Amino acid sequence: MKSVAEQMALIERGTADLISPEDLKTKLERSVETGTPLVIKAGFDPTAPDLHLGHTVLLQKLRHFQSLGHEVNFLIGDFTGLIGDPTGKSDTRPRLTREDVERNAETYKEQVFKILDPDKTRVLFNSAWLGELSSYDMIRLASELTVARMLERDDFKTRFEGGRPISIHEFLYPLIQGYDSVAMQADVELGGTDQLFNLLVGRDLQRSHGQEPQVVLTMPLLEGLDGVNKMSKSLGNYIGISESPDNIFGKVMSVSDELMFRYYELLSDLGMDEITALRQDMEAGRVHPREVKVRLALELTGRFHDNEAAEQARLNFEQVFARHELPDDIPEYNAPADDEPVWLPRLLLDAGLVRSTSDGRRMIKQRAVSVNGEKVTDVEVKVEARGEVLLKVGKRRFCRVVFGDSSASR
RNA sequence: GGAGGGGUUCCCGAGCGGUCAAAGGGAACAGACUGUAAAUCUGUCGGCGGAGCCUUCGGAGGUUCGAAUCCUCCCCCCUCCA
Repeated sequence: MKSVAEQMALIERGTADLISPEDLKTKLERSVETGTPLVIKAGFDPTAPDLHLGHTVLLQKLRHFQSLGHEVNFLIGDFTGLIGDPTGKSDTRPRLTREDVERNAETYKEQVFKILDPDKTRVLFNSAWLGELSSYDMIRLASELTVARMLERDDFKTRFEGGRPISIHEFLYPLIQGYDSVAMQADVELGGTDQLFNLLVGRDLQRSHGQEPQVVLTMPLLEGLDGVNKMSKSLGNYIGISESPDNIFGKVMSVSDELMFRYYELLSDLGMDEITALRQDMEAGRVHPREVKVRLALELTGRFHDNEAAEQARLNFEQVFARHELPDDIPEYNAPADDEPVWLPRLLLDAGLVRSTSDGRRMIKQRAVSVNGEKVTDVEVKVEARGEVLLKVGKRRFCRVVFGDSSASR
């Protein structure tokens, strides 16, 4: 087992809040002395099984704990999912059925174990103890926290002050989540920064139940590919962990240099000292930034696939973008052969490379279109509707149009 | 319940009877330069086989030769008073 100081350093890396470092130190010291691992808790909503890199920031931190020999508990909030966490949104989330929850849990495991060590991870469901609570228990639990305390939570406060509704049951959510910590006797709970309040409630409740309060650790929200907004699916600035190696690799490569180091810090397995060294080498001109980025892209692609796939993705990437050659797998589009040549903008539209013929026309005017490797500048160009034609729009949109038997596709 | 303000093309935001497919900014896309980085410069940014036509300015009607702009009703948001 590593020393307390070493453990602290790894745990603190990249965190947004850590409450409190002293408590953590105390717990770690005892853990080292007695050889007992700490109980680490992280709760997950059973609704969103499609993970992207942003979600993995937290998982990565859990993995740190695993590497230090602590006990990671992956808590699926199946009971709380029935209530719907009010966080951020003013609408309550849709309720899930038992079957939904179970199906989502499976998908979760599948994705999560790309990062966490399945042998060292306990998967729990909070319905196990919450389902046992009586009304009496609930009310007693509710007496442990005041309304004033609840209203400290940011979104409750703004809603309250803005005169917008807050349902009573929404107050129960932090309470119940906090009770999970009591039931699990958690030593540390992790969450996103938006979870800070809920996690702190856990401390309050543990205290009033005579337990030592858990250490609260929040991880920042990862910036998306644009480097500005948080990574989210709805903004389209994300890297999904189930995406193809080429996509993951390519998306990482498109990230800005500044953001690259942010990703290194929050996502890479490299030690902070190595990362700092990389940065210094880069700034001193000893290493090309591109190489530093390739290294990150390889690591992340390898994590969600494997090293060979990552290496192949790198080769593909260099082929297409560095040497401007054609990728190996170009999407094909089957079109009916015809004696009449096809108007190019129409063909681009049919092949799905542009949004409309007007768009296609624009692309041609902007010298973005090539047919069989030759730039086209004339909007009126027509293409023989026979054999195969290779279309390219911009740097990355390719399509091989295969003109086939007209009876086949009509 | 009373009094005001507002809803414009992906977003913000001008326009307040014709010259408006609608200023400006952002995003996005393309081109140049590169390292699919940043910054910068240039261009595009409703649809239709270009001139012309068609569909857009919360919704439905109406006035007018002509409406994003005026009128009526409706829906939704915000601010203040009670």
